[in-house]
Amino acid sequence: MPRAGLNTDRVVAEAAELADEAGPDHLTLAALAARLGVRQPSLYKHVASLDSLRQLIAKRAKAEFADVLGRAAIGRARDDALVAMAYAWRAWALDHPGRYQIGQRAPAPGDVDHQAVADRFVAVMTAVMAGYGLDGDDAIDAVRAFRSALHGFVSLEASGGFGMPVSVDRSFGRLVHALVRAMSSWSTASEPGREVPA
Amino acid sequence: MPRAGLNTDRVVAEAAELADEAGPDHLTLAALAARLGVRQPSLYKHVASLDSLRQLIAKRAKAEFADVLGRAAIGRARDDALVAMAYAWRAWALDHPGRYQIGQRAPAPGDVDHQAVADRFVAVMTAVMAGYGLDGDDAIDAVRAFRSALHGFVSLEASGGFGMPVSVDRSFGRLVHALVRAMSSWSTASEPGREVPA
DNA sequence: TCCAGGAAGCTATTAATGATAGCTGTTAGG
DNA sequence: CCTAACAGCTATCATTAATAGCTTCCTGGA
Repeated sequence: MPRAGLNTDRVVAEAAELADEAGPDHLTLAALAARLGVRQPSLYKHVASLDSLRQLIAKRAKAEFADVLGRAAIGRARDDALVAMAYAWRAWALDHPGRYQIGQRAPAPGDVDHQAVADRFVAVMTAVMAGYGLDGDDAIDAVRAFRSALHGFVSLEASGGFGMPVSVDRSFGRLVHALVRAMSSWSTASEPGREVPA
Repeated sequence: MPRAGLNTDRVVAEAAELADEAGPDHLTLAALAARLGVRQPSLYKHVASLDSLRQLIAKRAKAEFADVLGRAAIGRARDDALVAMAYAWRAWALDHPGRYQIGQRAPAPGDVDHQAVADRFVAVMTAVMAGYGLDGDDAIDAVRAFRSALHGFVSLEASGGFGMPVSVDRSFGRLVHALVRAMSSWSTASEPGREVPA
């Protein structure tokens, strides 16, 4: 019998595909093995456990996603960059719902590879914030707000959380616009008890 | 042998508790039955399936959560109400991580009870938006933005998505402040191609 | 060219879990 | 008091993650 010729990368790639098509809950070793033309226990030659497979998918998804966001921002600055990243974010998440969801998983403590990918992902956004003159803690707060708004919107949308029959595209456009406004005045926008410097 | 005296409500309540303590992935019928002092198949007398149990938890969680948000907003208006709701949101979500996560599940099509609860949840926020003079589609867009930002922040925080060693409390404060500013100018804040009325 | 060892894939098996069938004892209502 | 509904039980099954141990491929070194 000819050998299937698998390796960890192919297994993870196919698993990500399966997660997108069937949903993360239907990502099962049996289904994955069938898809790869292999028996279920054979997968353990390439992956330590289902949980570690998910971790690998998360790392790969973050890397792909960071690339997509980075490319969207290339050659743009400030509002242009922010808007382009926001739309790229939503498009990628809705196109790859399985990867996106699994990609939310935080790096396991000590997984420096995964941590590096996560850092790169944040760095892409931080670079855009620098265009608004934000750095240090200001930039971190701004990135967190940006991530929160987009991740929240996209995950609510994907899970069917927006029940009202009102255009979700339009709502997203207004959210993005609000983000643009917020970032434009982020450093001068005091929080309560922390007034703008004189 | 004395009977355990269960009913669907108690089962669902205990399941929600278990989900909070052990995480939604460890919510298992065996664990739940043990906790209730009953054998696993007995649960099927009160619940049709694990999935339907999750659906019931989601409905109950939404109802509790809507109550909490509603109470936070009582006697307040505009910024006060918004800020109070935001902080109540975060506190409840972090206090009840299992319920919160399961509560994101959308009502099953045709589950009018669950749909009613979801509507009430949205209505609480819509009422606060009315204080800003928002109604109709404007209010829906604003509610969606508000939900997105808070849900995104809280779910990233709960899943360990904020890796940087910078105060998450402070970041949340600034997010809330940005939301207040966004809502204050929501109706006059044009989106691209939709200018403010003359 | 050969062959030796590492590794890829397999079969067999186990524990955990969701689910169903069918029995029995409890208990509320007539 | 007694009967019928039903809550909870035992037994069982299918699916799934995981492990053990065997076999066979195939590559690297002599």
